[in-house]
Amino acid sequence: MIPESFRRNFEPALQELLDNETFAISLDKGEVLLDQGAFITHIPIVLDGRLKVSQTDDDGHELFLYFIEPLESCVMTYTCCDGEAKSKIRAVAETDSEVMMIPKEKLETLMGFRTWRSFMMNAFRERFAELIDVLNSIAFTQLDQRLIKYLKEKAGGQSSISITHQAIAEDLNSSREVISRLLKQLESQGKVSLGRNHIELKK
Amino acid sequence: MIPESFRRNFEPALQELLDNETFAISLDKGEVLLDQGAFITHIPIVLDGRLKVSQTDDDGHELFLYFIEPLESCVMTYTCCDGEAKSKIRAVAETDSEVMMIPKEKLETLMGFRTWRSFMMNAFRERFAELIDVLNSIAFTQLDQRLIKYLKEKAGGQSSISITHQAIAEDLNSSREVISRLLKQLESQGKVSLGRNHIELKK
DNA sequence: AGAATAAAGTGACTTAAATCACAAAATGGG
DNA sequence: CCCATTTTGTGATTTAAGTCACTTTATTCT
Repeated sequence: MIPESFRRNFEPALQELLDNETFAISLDKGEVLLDQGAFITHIPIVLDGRLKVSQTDDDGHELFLYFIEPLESCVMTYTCCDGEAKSKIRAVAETDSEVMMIPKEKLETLMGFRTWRSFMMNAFRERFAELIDVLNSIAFTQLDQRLIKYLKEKAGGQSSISITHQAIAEDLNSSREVISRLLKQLESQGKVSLGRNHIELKK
Repeated sequence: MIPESFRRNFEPALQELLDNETFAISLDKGEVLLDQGAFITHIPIVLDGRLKVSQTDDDGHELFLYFIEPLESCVMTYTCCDGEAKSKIRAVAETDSEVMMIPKEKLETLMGFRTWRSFMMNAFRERFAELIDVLNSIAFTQLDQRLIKYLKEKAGGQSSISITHQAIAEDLNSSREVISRLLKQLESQGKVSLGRNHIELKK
C-alpha cells in the first residue's frame, strides 16, 4: 500500500509503524480533503494524484497556494497537531487521488525517528521555498509569465490541459477576459494551441 | 542570559542544555546575521531587537518577507540543518539586537525534547501564517492598505517611526513617488503626520 | 554660512490589468 | 435539430501604480 520508493527512506521499525498505524483513502476529483476552519485530525501524504491547496481570506478572496504532488505531505497540518488547531487552508483533490492518512496522535511517536524528522524538515523546506516562490512571482512577475508557469505546473509533464479560462483566472486572481487575451497572445507566439476546455503546450 | 519567560517553556534538562550549548551575540543595526547563499551554522533566536528577513530573486528584486521579533526564531534555518544547506533568505538587524545562537549540530539533541518540538512547530505555524498573510496582502490588497499595515507593524506599539519614503518603497516593492503620494493622502485623512525621516501614527 | 547631499513634492505620461458590455462559437440535453 | 448553457472573443473604458523629469525643502559637512 505504501509505495516502496517512499518506505525506503525510513528504517524498518518506522516502516512497520507506518504500515500499521496509517491508512489510505481515495478521493474523487473535486473532493475536499481538508476544509478551511476544520479541525485537523490526520496528516495527509499524497500517494497518487494531486491536491490543490488554497486559502480564502476574510473578504472571500481565494488564493491558490500550491499543489501537493505524490510523496509530498501537507506541512500545514504538522504544525497544527498540538492543540485543537483549525486548518488555515483548504485542500481539494485536483484529480482522483490516493492519500495516506496519519492520525495526528501518532505524530509524536513518528517524531521520535530521525528519518521521519528529516522527511518532515525537508517537506517544510520545500514548501517554504515554494511559498516564497509564489510570493516572488506575484510581486514581480507579469501575468503572462505567471500564466506560463501555471500551465506548465498544471500540465506536470503532460502536454495537454483540460481547463477553462475562467478557472485559470480564479487560480491566478485575475479575470477571464485577461486570461483569454493572454492565451491568445501565447497562441500567436506559437507557445500553446487552444481549444474549448483544452490547452496544448507546444515545444 | 536567556530570558526567564523563554526558559519557562522548557523542562529543566532542556533549560540546562540551552544554557550550556548556546551563546548570545549582539548585532548593530544594519548588521547582516545571515546572508542569502551563506552556509547555515547556527539557529538564531531573537532575544531583543528585531531582524528583518528578505529574499532576493534571480533578477535582483528584493522581497521583504517578515520581521523576527523577540523570542521568535528563524524557521528557515531549522529546515536547512541536515546537509550543507545554503540559506535562501537574508536576515539583517533592523535595530540593535541580541540574538541567541544555537549551533546546528545541537538541533538533533534538542529535537529529542517534546517541548522543543512544540516550540518549533509553533514557530513554523506562525511563520506560515505570516507568509500566507503577506501573500494575501500582495495579491489582493491595495497599496494604501498595505502601507498602513506596514507602518503599524514597523511601529510595533510605538507611535513614531524613523524611516524614509524610499526605504518604505523598497520594502513594499513600490516606488518612492507612489509612497510619498499615499502618505500625503493618509496625512490628509488624519491618519499620520509626516516629517522628514519621520512618520507619526495617529489615533 | 554656503555648498553639497539627501529627502520629499509634484505634474505629465505610460502601462498592465480590471471591468463593462456585448457578440460569437461550441456543446449538450431533450 | 433546436434551444439553453458554457465557453470564448473583443472593443471601449477605467484605474492603480510605475516612470520620467524636475523642483523644493531639509540636513550636514567643511
